[in-house]
Amino acid sequence: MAIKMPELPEVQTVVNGLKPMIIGKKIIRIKPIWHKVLENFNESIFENNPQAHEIIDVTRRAKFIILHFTGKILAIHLRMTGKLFVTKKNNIPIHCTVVVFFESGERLVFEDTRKFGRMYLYTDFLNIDSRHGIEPLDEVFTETWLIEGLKNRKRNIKSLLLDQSFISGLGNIYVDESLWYAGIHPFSKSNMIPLQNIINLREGIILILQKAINSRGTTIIDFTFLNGQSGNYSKELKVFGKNKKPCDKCSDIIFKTRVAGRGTYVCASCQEIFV
DNA sequence: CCATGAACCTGGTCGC
DNA sequence: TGCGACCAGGTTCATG
Repeated sequence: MAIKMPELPEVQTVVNGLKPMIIGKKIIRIKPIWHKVLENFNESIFENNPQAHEIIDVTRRAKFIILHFTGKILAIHLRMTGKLFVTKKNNIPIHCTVVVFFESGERLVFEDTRKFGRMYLYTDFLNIDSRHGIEPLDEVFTETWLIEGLKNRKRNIKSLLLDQSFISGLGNIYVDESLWYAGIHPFSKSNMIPLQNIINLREGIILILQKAINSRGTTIIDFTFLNGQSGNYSKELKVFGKNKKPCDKCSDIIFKTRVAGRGTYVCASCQEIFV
């Protein structure tokens, strides 16, 4: 039931799991436990108005989980350690930052050890949509789009791929995995990467994300979620977290370094530096 | 435009 | 066993 880890596949997994559980339910109250969790609204908006707060859809945009009402959306960002689960129990677990109460008696609990996660209320989906870049699993994420995008910037490639206003949904794990797939060293500059590597990068991003979604993400805690199934993609990782281990392709030793302020895993034999 | 580092938080791990 | 240093899959903001 509780899910951890928030890149695109994990957020999509949460959305897929949440959908059948909360669509059609009406919110009667939102109770913040951590005072900063509601970023841009007050819980009083949700008091005494369940008819206006029936959840009509649950979707994902970038790394946001979005609950749709008529004329309103509630956007949830898990950040580093956020987890969501639906329960009928009335205890408030440790590290819970907010509880959403449904008319049915069930609750949506937001657990978040580091307290970075937030909820946002908007009247318009465009508000979130316009601040984020292309969805990598959307058909408009074409070779041409990526070629142009990389050419038009002179940026460290890892930093660019992590930039949510460029491509939305990628995080530290899947960027490292995608760069390894495409044979691109994370030290590379976006405008210096050869055509074939860019084509491979796009292919890698799509394949890896799709496979990770099919595996229900890299990590999921708590087996009671999604009928007891758990995330499996950690078994498929090729470089991330593989410090001092042999590379799958060439058996050279993978090492850990730091790029764009993030821990970064590289096979120096398979991944070429383009600068 | 781009890179870097700090800030927001808590807990796990590693070395001594 | 204890303790400090460092790290963590995210994002934003200030600074050079």
